[in-house]
Parts: sequence; C-alpha cells; structure tokens
Amino acid sequence: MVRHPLSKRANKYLRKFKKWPHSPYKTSWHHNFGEEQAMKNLKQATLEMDSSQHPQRPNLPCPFLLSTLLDSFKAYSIDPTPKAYFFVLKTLTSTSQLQDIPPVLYHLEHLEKFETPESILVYLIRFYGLSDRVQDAVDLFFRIPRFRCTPTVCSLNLVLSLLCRKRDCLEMVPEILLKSQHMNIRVEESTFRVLIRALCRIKRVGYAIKMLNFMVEDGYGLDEKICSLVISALCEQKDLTSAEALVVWRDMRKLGFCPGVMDYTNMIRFLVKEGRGMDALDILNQQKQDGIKLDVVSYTMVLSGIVAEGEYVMLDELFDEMLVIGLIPDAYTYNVYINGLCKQNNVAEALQIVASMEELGCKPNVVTYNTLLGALSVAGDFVKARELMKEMGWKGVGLNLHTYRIVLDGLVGKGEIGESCLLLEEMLEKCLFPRSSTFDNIIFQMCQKDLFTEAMELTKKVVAKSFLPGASTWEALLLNSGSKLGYSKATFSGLLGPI
DNA sequence: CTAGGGTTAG
Repeated sequence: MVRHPLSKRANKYLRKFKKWPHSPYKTSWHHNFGEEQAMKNLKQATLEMDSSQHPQRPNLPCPFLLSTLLDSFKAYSIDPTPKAYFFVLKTLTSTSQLQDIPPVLYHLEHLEKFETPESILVYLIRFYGLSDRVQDAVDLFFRIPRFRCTPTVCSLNLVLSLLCRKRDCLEMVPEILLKSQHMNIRVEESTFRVLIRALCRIKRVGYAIKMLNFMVEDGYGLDEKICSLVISALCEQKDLTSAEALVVWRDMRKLGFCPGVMDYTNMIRFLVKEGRGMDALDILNQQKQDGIKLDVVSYTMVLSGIVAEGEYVMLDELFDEMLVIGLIPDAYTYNVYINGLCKQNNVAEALQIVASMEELGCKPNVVTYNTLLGALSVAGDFVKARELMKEMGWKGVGLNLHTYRIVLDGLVGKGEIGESCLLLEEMLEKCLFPRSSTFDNIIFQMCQKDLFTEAMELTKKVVAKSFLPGASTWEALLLNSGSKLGYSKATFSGLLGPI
C-alpha cells in the first residue's frame, strides 16, 4: 500500500494530523478506552479498600464502592456500565457488605437508563437465596421489571428452587407461579423439572406427583429421569402408602414410562418393607415381562416379602424359578429361604439346606445360624441349639448379641431356668446383656421356685455390670423377700450400687 | 467396566 501522507486521505489517527479527528468521547474507541480506565480505577479502589481495611459506613447514603463506581465513570464522562454494577455487586456479596447492596440497587433502578441484564439480577437473587435471605430474593425477583429487564424463566426457576429448599418457604410457590404469569414469564418444562426435583429432594412426594400430573396435562412428554426420581423419592418416604405408590406406578406406566432396573428394585424394596410381598412379586413379574434383567437381589427381596406374608407355596415356586433361570442364590437368598422353612417349623429341612449350601460353597453366616437357633428354641431342642452354637465356634462364625438373646429367650420361654442362668453367665462375661424383660422373667421364675437367694445373687451380679433390671425384677424380689429372709436395707442399697 | 442393592431377631 502506498501512503500519501499529505493527502486528504491520510490516516486520520496519526498524531501529526490531529487535533482530535473526532469530537472526543464519541468514538467507540474512546468510549471503550474510558470504560476500561474507569473499570481499572474501580478495581484498584476495591483492592485498596481491602488492604487498608476501609471502615464500614453502614448508614451512608452512597456507600464507598458505589461512589467509587460513579466517580470513576464520571471522570471519563461516560455512563456507568452494567458490567461495572455487576462488579460492584459481586464485590459486595463476596465481602459480605450486604448493607451496601440496596443503595446500589436503588441507583440501578432509578438513576440508570440501560436495560439491566437478567444475569446480574439472577446472580443477586441466588446469593440472597443461598444466604438465608429468601424474602430478599423473592422481593428482588418481583422487582426485576423495574430495572428495565424482562424476566425470563431463568429467574423464575431460580426463585422456585430457592423456595423449595426450605419447608416453610414452600407455601410461597403457588403465589410465585401465579404472579409470574402477570410478569409474562412462561412456565416451561424446565420449571416443572425444577419444582419436581426440589419437591423430591425435600420428600414432598405428594406435591411432586401433582406437579408431574400438571406437566402431563400441559402437554409435556413424560421425562424418564423425572419419573425415576419420583419413584425413588416415593419409595423413601412414608406418608404415602404402598397402595398409593402402586397407583402412581401404574399411571406412569400407562403414560408410557419404561422403568429401569433401579426403578423396579426401588419399588420392590419399598413394597416388601411395607409388608406387601405379593405386590412386590407382581412388580418382579412385570420386570420379567418387560425383558429387564433380574438379579439375585430382586429375587431375595421378593422372597423375603413372600415369607413375611406366609405364602410358602409361592416361596418354593419362586425359589425354583430363580434356579431355573440360572441365578445362583447367595447367603442372603438361602437365609431367606431357610427362614421360610423355619417359620413352617420345618427345621429338619432347613438344616439340610444349610448342609447343601455349604456343599455349593456358600458359607452359612451368623444370620443363618441365628435363624436356625430361633427355630430350634421355639421347638425346645436346646441340645441341638447348643450343638449349633459350638459349630459356630469352630467354623469361625462369631456369635453376636442376637445369637445369645435368641437362645436365652427360648430357654426362659420354656422354663429352663438352670440352662438360662448358665447362658446368662456366658453373656455377662462378654458384656452382652439380655433384654430387660428377659432378665425380669428369669428372676420371676427363680422366685417362684423359691430360689430367692440365687435371684438376689444374680441381680447383684448384673447390677455390678451396670445393667439395670426392669421394675418387675424389683417387684418379684420384694414380693418374695419379706418373710423368708431377714435382710437389711443395706442389701438393697448394695444392689443399687454406686450409680 | 463393576459395585451396590437384598437376609435373621418380639
């Protein structure tokens, strides 16, 4: 390019052709320059404010940062920009100078003319909401139009999710939804999602389901993720019954919801927990029909539900079915099945199953043994029970508190006081305590058999271990004491121990 | 890709 420096077409920005080629402050170049400088000054002032611990002046009509902002821009004869306001607001929030925010907003609302970007307001609303100033957040939301800003669904969704975080704010949701219509914000699918998610999170599943219905009524398609979310929340709460849950499940399926493995599992677990084993079985069958892979866990849950309902024919059928489709039962499954047999007083077969599970390389665990011991105790076969407890010992299956309590309760129930005392001694050595009613029962039976001294001795022993017998123990001892033994008050104060 | 999800007892 050939230059003609003296011609009229010379580069007008070259210094030697100045003065200012344009009136200052009118080129965008200058404007940008001014803005940059103003921002620089503002930021600089902010930094100095931090390092010099600028004193707080809470009642000042024009707080420090705001006046700095205004001054900085005035110095370059340009109007403050949204960006500058945003910067000031961010600084104020991150340095917790909340008292200075309202004046800034006042300025923004009344003294500026630009359309405030929604993002600035969204930022502040979120900040308010997350710092426990939900009312401020809501107020600001309603005030958005006054900043010459058209609120969108973003602001609405934000406010709604903030409200849903707190139970006591929840009742404001309908009002917001209503008013948002007057603000010309269109409720979108995303709004429903936000609401449903929030409601599920705070376990207001009933409302979540209502919202889901509204969503469908409004013609939005069923969202699989949202459905799963509702199902899992539904299965964790306890206000809605299993019957209601089944209705929700059925309706969703009618609308075309295709549940995934986790949905089936959640549903089954919930129904079983609610004692609806046969309903759980129904879900399991749906899963089978839908061609969704079944696993040991689902079968185990359903089996336990079926045992709880006493449907033993079904129990056998389902257990067989499980084997037929090639699933390998594990200890959990066997334990459920064994429990089923024990409930039918079929300890002999239960023991056979234990033997066969060992052959299959599935080791019985403490649950297995506890189940068996419970059944043996009910049957009064304490010889076998003792045998099993020994077996647990050499098989390395640790006896736990339940093990002892199960057998002890069995012994006491059958009036085997001698054996009871022996087992109780064993327990005390390991610092395992019986249920207090069990102990009361032992003492009561001893007193009935005139074993008053022994009862006293035993009570002393447990009290020494800081186990507190129930009222019945004291009652039994008192009723039987009077005439038979002369004892001093010291006996009882000794019993009560240092506690 | 796997782990986790599931069992007994007043």
